Amino acid sequence: MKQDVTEIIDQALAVLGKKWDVDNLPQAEVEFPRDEAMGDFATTIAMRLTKILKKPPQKIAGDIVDEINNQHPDFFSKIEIAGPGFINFTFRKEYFQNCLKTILAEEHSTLNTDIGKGRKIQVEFVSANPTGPLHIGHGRGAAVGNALCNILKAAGFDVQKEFYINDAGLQVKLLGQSVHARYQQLLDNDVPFPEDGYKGDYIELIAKEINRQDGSKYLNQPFNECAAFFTSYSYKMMLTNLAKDLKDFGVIFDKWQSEKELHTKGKVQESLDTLRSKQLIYDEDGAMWFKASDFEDNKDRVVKKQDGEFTYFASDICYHKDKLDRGFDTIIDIWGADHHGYIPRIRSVLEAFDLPKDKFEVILIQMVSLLRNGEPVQMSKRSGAFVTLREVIDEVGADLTKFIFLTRKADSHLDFDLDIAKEQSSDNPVFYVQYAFARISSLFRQAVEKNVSGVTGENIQDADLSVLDEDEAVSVIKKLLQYPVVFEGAVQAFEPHRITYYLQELAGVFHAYYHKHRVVSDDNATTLARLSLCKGVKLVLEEGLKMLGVSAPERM
RNA sequence: GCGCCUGUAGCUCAGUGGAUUAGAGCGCCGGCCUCCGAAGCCGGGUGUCGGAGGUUCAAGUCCUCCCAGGCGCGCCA
Repeated sequence: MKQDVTEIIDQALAVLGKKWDVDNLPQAEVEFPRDEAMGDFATTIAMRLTKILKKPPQKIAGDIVDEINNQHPDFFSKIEIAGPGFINFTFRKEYFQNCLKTILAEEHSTLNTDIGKGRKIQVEFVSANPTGPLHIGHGRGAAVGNALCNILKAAGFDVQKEFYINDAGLQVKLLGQSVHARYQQLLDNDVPFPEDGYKGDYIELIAKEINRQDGSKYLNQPFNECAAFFTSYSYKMMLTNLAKDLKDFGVIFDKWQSEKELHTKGKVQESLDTLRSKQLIYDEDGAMWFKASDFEDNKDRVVKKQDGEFTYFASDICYHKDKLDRGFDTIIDIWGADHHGYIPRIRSVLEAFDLPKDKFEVILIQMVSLLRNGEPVQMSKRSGAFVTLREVIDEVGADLTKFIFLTRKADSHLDFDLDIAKEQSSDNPVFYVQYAFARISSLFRQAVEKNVSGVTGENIQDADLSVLDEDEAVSVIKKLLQYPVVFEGAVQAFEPHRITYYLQELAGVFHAYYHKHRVVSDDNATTLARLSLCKGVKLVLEEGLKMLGVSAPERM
């Protein structure tokens, strides 16, 4: 639909451009008018041309309209010039009926635009430390990342979903030490618990599991003698649980990249050597530094500490270089907003390697404040007092949780009140959308049950769509035709939440149509036409929900 | 102190490269099931778009300053 208008305007401009003796006319932008009464599409091209042509916009608009009417008489039912120089287009009803026919014939293929053209794109998200269960903030990252990958894939990108495992460094060691202490305590060896150790119940569960498997094998062994075992056993068990939680949330990664592996394969050292050869690494105060301040960062950063250990940043230097070396056209990192200060650091790294930093994108996910009855729930992994993603899913459901996360843009704060989510659960936007889908499924079951001629399963034969000329029907078709436009915008802006809003609107116009017009009736021709409309709605609802990673139930 | 994000209806939030009269859901009030699913529909909105300047024919949208909230500013990750 959008394409049709754009092409027609461009054709008119091509002719007028010669008449006006101007080349390089700007591309005509089309948009949906705010008010449906103004028309189906509008363009501001006439106003944009006033500076170039030095003529009043209404005059230019008049020329454009005349040319369009000349080239395509009777294509539109109405073209109006309004306000300061808008051109408002209104299609004929037959146009919409034909568009619906196309959607039904081509199904999902007509909904997505090939924007990616096979380009490789990688999205790294969640990447939670394997030192504790996933919390609600990880859930938000998972929902957004997953939906983003879904739309990118649908838009023709070759997408890889990656989870970066922080299995090196102090935090996992601390995890191992915490488990070690609990293990000793379990066997009545009362060793002190590490000061900043992880205190959650899961620590004890891991300790018990080790005890179950190996008995008292490590009793009275100091941590530094069995650190490797406790650390590696603990984070691996955490990772297994993490992957399971994510899977139950509907998120499956293509690749799990180990930080530790970057070290053992010597890649970290290699990256630092390269930087040193460029004189971007220096030693000072017994530590090793990267000259980040030569680039976008405001100060230099330590890559190797005085104690000889690499920092997290050292592996991140290597990791981001490695990602681009793997041949991705774009790499997207999804981070918690509290890591935003890290962006200039990574951009500096890419610059230091002469890598194109515009291939690196960061999507920041703002904090989620978990509330219960309006009261904030404290979230601290180390104290062990937090609500896990698993608990939230069990309490309010995965579909609902994902949908809520996807109803606002990533970069805005979000209050997630468990009680409100549950209270509203019968009156919730996600059910509103799913209900429309289930309702249509029910209509088809109805039609089959009543042996409506021309309907088998959900296939409809030879429907004459000209009866779909009610205002509500036209509104529904128009809304269907907006999907590709919304989709394209969501892909280009990396904003899956736009789909969420769209689906609510689509469900809304459908419910309104349903109440006004009886679908399955004694009039066979009308039944077939209306079922066709429903089928179109169902296809788009299904597609949109799939993008969000939310289920589309046939019955509720 | 410096940096990033946010500030739109009572509440939670949309608002796509500036543009025709600023929207939705919830809540609240009133209607609608002898009829395909009432998890639904219909009707009811007087908003300093945080504030002040600026750019523009045109600003919720762009620029500057200020105010409020959140988050960063580690040889933690």
